[in-house]
Amino acid sequence: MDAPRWLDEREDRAWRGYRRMRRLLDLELARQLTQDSGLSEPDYDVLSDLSESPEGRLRLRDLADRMLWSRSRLSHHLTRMQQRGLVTRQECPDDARGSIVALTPAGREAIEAAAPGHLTAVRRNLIDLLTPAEVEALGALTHRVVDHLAGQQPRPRPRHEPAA
Amino acid sequence: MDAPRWLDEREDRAWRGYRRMRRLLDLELARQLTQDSGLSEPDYDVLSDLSESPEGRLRLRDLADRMLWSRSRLSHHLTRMQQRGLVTRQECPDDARGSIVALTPAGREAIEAAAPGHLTAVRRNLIDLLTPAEVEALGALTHRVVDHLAGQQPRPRPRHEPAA
DNA sequence: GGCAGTTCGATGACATGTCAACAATCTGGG
DNA sequence: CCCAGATTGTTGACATGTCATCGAACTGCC
Repeated sequence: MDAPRWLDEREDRAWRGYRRMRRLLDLELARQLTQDSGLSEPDYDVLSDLSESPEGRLRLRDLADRMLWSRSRLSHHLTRMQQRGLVTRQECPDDARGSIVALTPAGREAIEAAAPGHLTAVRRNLIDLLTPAEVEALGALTHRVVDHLAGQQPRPRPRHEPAA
Repeated sequence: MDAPRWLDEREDRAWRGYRRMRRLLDLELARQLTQDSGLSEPDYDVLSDLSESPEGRLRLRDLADRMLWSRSRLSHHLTRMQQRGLVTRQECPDDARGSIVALTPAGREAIEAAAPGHLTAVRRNLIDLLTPAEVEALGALTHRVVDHLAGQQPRPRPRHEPAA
């Protein structure tokens, strides 16, 4: 760890560009989303995943896993969305501990109203700025990194921390 | 806005991959960073930008602009970092309103201790997983998007909102 | 059946980020 | 000079995310 290989000029350019794009794209997409639909990005993601599920329903655990959110975070966020009438919680038939999250009609309306504008913003600010080859490369590269990261430790599960 | 062009299969793959990579990479880098050095990612970014500046000093305004943070956020964060002894605030000679943020010796030690491990993690989980062509493509594409986003409205400065 | 160990989701305390408002200061036109 | 308007950084209120913990329920082994 004492003499790491520093990033060369190209690598540094890619890494800095990635971080900067990330930040600016976030700001722009969040701005567009709240302005046009009153939803935050997390709101949108929750509604989006729900709307892609059969009957707009998902078990909290499964939704959390799919979104890569902690159950705690999702539970807090759902409480807020529930108060706004976007989702409801239902009992889980096969597991009394469980909780089923379901889109309300208002929630479905909200995501359907927000999606076209959001999609357009994604196109305008990212996808349409890329060549087909770049889209292809971005897909390939991100999926490779995702596989790498997902593979190494799906859930850090330290059992009996061996003595230091 | 009623009939947007939906993302085709390749575009969707790129967009989903990007978001998933983003999340997983964040989690992993943050995990590595706090575990090995006790710094958060925001801490690291602040210290990193400061350490790249002459004498490890920057005006708060300039640091905020460089990081794409709001002044409020930076001010809050600096207060916390100051309490941990990583940075100090100094008066600004040429502008009495201004505030100069400076690395403390402890801050410089912290970033120098954290950098090699962080850099290694960036390599292991991203850069070294990419072909040279992909690194090149990522650099090109991200910078294009950044230029696009930075160009359209450097600072949203709505003055007299013209009637809708 | 019963118990140990695990999973599930909720919760409270706390860390962090956003937003609006503010005082102090700077700036330029008159 | 003077003052209206802009900029700077801080602050408090609040929204959001994290972490540790909890009670309830499930699971498999005896």
